[in-house]
Amino acid sequence: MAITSTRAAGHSIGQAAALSGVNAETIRYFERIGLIPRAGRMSNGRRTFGPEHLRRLAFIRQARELGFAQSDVRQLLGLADGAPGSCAKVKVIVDANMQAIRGKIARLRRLEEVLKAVSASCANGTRPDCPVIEALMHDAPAALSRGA
Amino acid sequence: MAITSTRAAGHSIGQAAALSGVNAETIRYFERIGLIPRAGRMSNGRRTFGPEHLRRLAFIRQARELGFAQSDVRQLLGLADGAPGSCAKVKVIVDANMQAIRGKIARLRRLEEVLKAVSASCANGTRPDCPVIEALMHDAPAALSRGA
DNA sequence: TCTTGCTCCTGTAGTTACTACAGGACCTAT
DNA sequence: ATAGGTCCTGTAGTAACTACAGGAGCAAGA
Repeated sequence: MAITSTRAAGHSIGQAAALSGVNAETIRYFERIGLIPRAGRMSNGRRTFGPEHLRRLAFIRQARELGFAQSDVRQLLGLADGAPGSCAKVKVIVDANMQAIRGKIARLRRLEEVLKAVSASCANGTRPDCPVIEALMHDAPAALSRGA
Repeated sequence: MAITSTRAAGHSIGQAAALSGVNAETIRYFERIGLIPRAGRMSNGRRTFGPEHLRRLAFIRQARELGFAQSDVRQLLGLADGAPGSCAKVKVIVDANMQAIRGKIARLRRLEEVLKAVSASCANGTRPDCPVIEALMHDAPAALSRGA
């Protein structure tokens, strides 16, 4: 849209990256896939980013760090942009992600137990036959059979 | 190597998939990238899998389920194949993965806390302005700043 | 003025670990 | 003969970026 002069009003992509914590190449990628609107260009073709862009980038980064999938982020942005009173939908997405995270935690805790046992069986690591390899070769770790 | 007759000695890829729990297409992929040795072929070109292949596939599946990266699996298989007395190296890999898993668990627990707070702030989800969106837009969740 | 170095541009390919499909061959049974 | 199932190879798609190639602009120092 707005094509500004070379003396920029907004931030360069490098500045936007530093300010938002999103890698510059990733910002271009987000623009390409439409996760953020197309940034303004200066007369030399370089992007300028205003505060609204920075807020959006920060939002995306936070959401991604919280483990939201890109599709979730897209939905949340859509809800944030348009649809008033869509807070309930937002809560659904957040709660679904919280459930997923709790599931992951439970699963990882089981994995930790298995690995701890396996590492302990290795003891000092001086035995000629490796019990770890043997264990992985033959057993289905009981802790994993449930709820893969 | 061994080209068998049509009446097979070993298992078909479908059977191998069922027995090992590894998808048939994934088995072909593993063969292609050299994670398993090239399976024998029957006179009609179809693969046959013997018990050694099945053990290897089971091993890979277990290790992947335990969160080992493919590169780790490859190393472990190498250690299992050759190098006697390499149990110590195996232990190193296992322990590194255990550390990684513990880190993931800690991180996910922090995420859970943030999401729980965020979801609670949403309460009944009937407010016109969504505090979740606002929170993600503006705040850097303190729990995440450390140890990303 | 030239040169060095930085940032930026577009477009494409690589990454991880698979999964899915296209298009064809073969096998088994009715 | 024909229908359905399994298998083959090879390629392309997935998520979510990251990295690179090849080029252009810009600012500052010698």
